[in-house]
Amino acid sequence: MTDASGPAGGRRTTLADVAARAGVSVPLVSIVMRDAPGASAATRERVRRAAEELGYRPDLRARLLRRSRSRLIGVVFGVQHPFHGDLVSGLYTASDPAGYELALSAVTPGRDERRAVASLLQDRCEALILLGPQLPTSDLAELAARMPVVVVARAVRSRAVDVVRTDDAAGLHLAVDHLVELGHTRIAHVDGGRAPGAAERRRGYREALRGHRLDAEERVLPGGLTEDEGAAAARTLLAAAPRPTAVTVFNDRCATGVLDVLRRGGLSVPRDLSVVGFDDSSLARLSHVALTTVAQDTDRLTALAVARATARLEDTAPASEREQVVPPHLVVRATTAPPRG
Amino acid sequence: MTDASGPAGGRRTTLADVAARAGVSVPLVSIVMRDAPGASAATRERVRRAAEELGYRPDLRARLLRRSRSRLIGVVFGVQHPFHGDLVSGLYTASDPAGYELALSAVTPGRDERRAVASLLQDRCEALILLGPQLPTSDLAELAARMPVVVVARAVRSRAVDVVRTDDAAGLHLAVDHLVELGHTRIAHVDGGRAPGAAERRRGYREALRGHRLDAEERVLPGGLTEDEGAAAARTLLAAAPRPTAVTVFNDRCATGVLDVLRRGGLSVPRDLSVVGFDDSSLARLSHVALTTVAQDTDRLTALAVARATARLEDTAPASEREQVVPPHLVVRATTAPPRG
DNA sequence: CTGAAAGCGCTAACAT
DNA sequence: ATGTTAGCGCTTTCAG
Repeated sequence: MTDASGPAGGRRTTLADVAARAGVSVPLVSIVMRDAPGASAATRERVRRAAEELGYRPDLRARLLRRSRSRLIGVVFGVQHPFHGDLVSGLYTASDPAGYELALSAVTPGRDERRAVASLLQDRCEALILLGPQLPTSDLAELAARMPVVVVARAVRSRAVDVVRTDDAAGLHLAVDHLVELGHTRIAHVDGGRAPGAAERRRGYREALRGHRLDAEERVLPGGLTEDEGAAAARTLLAAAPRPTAVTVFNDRCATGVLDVLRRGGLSVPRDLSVVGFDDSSLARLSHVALTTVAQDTDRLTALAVARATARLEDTAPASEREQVVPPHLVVRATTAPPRG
Repeated sequence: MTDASGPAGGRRTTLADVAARAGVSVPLVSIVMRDAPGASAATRERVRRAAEELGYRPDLRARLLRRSRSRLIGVVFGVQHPFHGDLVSGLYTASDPAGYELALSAVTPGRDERRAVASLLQDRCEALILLGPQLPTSDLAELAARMPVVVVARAVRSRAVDVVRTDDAAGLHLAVDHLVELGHTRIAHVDGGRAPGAAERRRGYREALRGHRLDAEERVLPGGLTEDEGAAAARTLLAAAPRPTAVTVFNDRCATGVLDVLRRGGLSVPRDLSVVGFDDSSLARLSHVALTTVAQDTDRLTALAVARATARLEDTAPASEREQVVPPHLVVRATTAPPRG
């Protein structure tokens, strides 16, 4: 148990209190607390116990103020987006061994990216990792002039910022190749509109069809990021004649909407129509959904993002490529099968 | 445009730099930057321009170190949980006008609540808001001895911590009353197990049935928080004889799984079976899902949580009730209808 | 191995 | 209205 007999007057416990209790100087306590070299084993033990007894907690802010470096990486993420949740998890695990702390700043309906970034700047972050930012390229470039900026899951033209993203086009090649191998020829694509990655995925779909000499079958349906937009696309699909036998969809959420409407329309998936999603989100993994999908390698994306940020900060490595593209892989589940007949 | 001619050597711009440029003393600049009284309009203008030209940003950490108060509220949330996203949004909007900053700390598969809390303590948060924490009550009480702790969306026995939560039992009363009004008598409940709120909702379901003299029809099926668990419960439901004509479900995610399996099992919702969810999450609002559900008032929950935390910090108000319970309301959509026949 | 002194960037208390 | 002094809690010299 920790003991309440700390400093008087409800003040918080400081290094000085620990030093007094252990009968040593303040800097020595600092050394012990940081596991830095320069203290005898006996002293270490004594200081440790004193700190324990007082329930001492180091003050990160004071520590950072004194240190030249803050070892703090700011992360801007969308609180609504489930995929960002996966990325944040990965960022924590990647930053920890690298010796960096994360400062999270959320984008919400009432708090735009600019505010999210501004608060991180005040916190003295040394670098910024932005997840799927919508900020204009010019703003990103301006930021990047001030500090290392790594954009995850969005392509950016500017030379100034680092980018780590999935090879979206390759993802659609995987999906289309899989369907063609199963024997499909009439393969449609439900598009993501202006969403990050949508243009690449659309391009991948087109390229892949051409690669299989199926140019004539190209069919891109307007869609979006959400279930509702998928549902709308599925209605178009139901009405189409001849109907495609397979469809690749911008993401899993949208694919879920597609599945729902198809089945309610009386079609059997995958018997009548095969469906491939994108993201391998938790949605896709649900046993009763069992969606075949293109998986993004979130662990790798986040490891690279942190590695890039820290490399910039520590001036190691000649910064290889400005843009790092991570290959996705296909997860085959139960929504794809050979076409009927 | 900001000008790069700040301090030499890539150091960051400080108050001293601004003071030098404006030809005034450091504290005066501080006064101007904080909009504190004690500077002439002319000086203000001059200092403002100097700061602007140098691209000066105040250092929050230094500021907080110097101030006795940090005006920082720590928030622990689950990065996986969509509902927490809504709550975080609300917390930002509530804390801003109160003059408090938020420090976010995520719980992820690789980062438990203890670590999340520890990092916030180091950040010198003055109070903690925990969203649906799984931490044992004893830990919560120990924390609460140290600083104000507000638990949101979970009932806690300990007298030490403040609680703000939805009246879960009342929510199930609303759901059951609605179904009874439609004419249902065989109403089952898919349970949430040990999830926060599950016990209350189960109790509300039981009370409501008894209120309608339907004790004999009581039927609680094991479920959980996820679609998969709902799917499993639905399979039990399909096999039951006589089959209930309506079912209340622990939350919307779980209800989605229920819906999916019911429909694939050949039942029509709501013709053959009515379904009511809980949370009014974005899932429920999807046009093709259109789930009747019990909505939690997130704005009110978050406003109360912040109000409670700040009241504790500022010693205002005699802390009214330790537990504040917010009434939910029913959102009727397309998954409920009178029973057949 | 240990202690004394200085200072990170800022703000509060006192002077003027 | 403005400047001077001191110190938040910590780490980094530099002496001993």
